[in-house]
Amino acid sequence: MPANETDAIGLLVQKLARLSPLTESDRQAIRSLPFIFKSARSGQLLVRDGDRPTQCCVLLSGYACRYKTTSAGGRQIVSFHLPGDLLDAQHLLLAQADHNVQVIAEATIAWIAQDKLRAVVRAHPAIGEAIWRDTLIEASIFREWVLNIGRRDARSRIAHMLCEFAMRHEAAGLGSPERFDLPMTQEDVADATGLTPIHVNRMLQALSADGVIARDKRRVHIVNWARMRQVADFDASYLHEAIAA
Amino acid sequence: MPANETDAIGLLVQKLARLSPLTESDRQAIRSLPFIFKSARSGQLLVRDGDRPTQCCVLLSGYACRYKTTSAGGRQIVSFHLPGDLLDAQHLLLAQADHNVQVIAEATIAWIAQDKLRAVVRAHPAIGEAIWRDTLIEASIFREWVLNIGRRDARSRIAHMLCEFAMRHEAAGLGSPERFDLPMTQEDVADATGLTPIHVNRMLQALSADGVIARDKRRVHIVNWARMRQVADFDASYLHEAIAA
DNA sequence: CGTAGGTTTGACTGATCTCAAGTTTGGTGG
DNA sequence: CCACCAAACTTGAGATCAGTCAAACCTACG
Repeated sequence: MPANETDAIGLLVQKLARLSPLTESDRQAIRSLPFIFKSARSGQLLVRDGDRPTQCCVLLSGYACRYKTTSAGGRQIVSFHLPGDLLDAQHLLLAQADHNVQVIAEATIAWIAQDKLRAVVRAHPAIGEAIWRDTLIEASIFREWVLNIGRRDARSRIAHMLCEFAMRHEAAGLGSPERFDLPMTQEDVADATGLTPIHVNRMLQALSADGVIARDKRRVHIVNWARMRQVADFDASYLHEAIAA
Repeated sequence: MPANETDAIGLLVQKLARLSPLTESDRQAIRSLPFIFKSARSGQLLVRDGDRPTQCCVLLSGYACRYKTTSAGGRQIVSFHLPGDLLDAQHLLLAQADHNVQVIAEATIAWIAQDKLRAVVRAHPAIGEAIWRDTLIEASIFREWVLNIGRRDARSRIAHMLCEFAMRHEAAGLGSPERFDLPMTQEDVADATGLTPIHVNRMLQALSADGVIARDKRRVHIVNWARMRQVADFDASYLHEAIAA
């Protein structure tokens, strides 16, 4: 977790500033929003399918995911979230939640009333543009996931998910993309890739056996990036981070 | 195709007005944009993966889809589009296209320079809000597709796709959701559901055999909506049309 | 220590894919 | 109006990737 709450909001300001140039006045407007900080346990639901949220939440530390379920009980994770991510910007404009947002590793959340955030967006169009762009990049990631689940085999799917996590891990300032701890269980990976946990386990072993990755507990080391990109059929342009440079 | 170009733009105004209340001044601003109208053949690409579009296109009649491909050549359709749909609002804020947009049935397209549209959005925030909301609903549909492809079996997947098409068909004012002509081939359905065309064919036959739908060429009649919803595990709330009422 | 959640292994099953023909449809030109 | 052609659709048989079921093994934590 960031050293303190001021640093934590700095993370959000940084992220938005990478999405759209923000003036000092824009930045100050975000910093002076009356955020409320709360910690959340793994498993806690931040948004529930069908809810009509009145607060908007930002992930400051830890990890979260969005998921939907079939009526038969199948669970599909549709995205993972890292520190700095806006967790439900969409509810500024859509009344009802169509999915759940859940913490998957001990997290710190900043909550802000939608009204307050909307007022700031109205007064500072550059902030609105940054948030809009963020939601568009999320949509791009969803499209890539549709491709990933629809048209790649199990091994590639998992490799692709790991590549995405690695790149976003780095972009979030959490360290090198080559080594990271996965915050989610293999069952979560299965729910994100449309597979069963058993098959995820076997494919992770296969990736290790091929010398593409090395694992120790949930720590992943991408041993051979070139092979990994190839196996995963990974091209980062869908993350639209050129803007972020 | 709409009777004339004024009617056609009326379609867009109507759609945006359903997404966000528009004043007469807002509506007039859209109507007076210098659209250029073109017809397009089935197969024509409107946006190419990697492009940096400078024009924004609106589908006035006919049908289109978005798709991505794997490096191995696999094709995954990530969405279908009906008359009235904005086809690349996202490029108002993202420089580079991450997917292709293709016409799938004889279409009419209205083109407008991004700069002109951006200027109108800046002067009329309600229009920007409508477009933003539209992009958020698209994102919601992508999430549902991830669930559909990741966690439903072939029969449900196809049924779900048909339900979505039926509902959007009605919402676009093209007639009853119970009977419609599919504009796409079974191969397109396969590319949208992550299946092979052969299996799509068999599942369509199975749905017919079960008396859930009836088919004649590409015309689909949903004989039993209750069963269809059940088979498809379909709940329309992800389309966020409550707003549209 | 004991326990629950997570991971790993093995044997078997089955949904979906692949390959390889046919058949029907819709459009085109004579 | 008919003949032809390409594209789309349909059918069948065999192969395979991933799922299911069942059990054992970790390992973190109380």
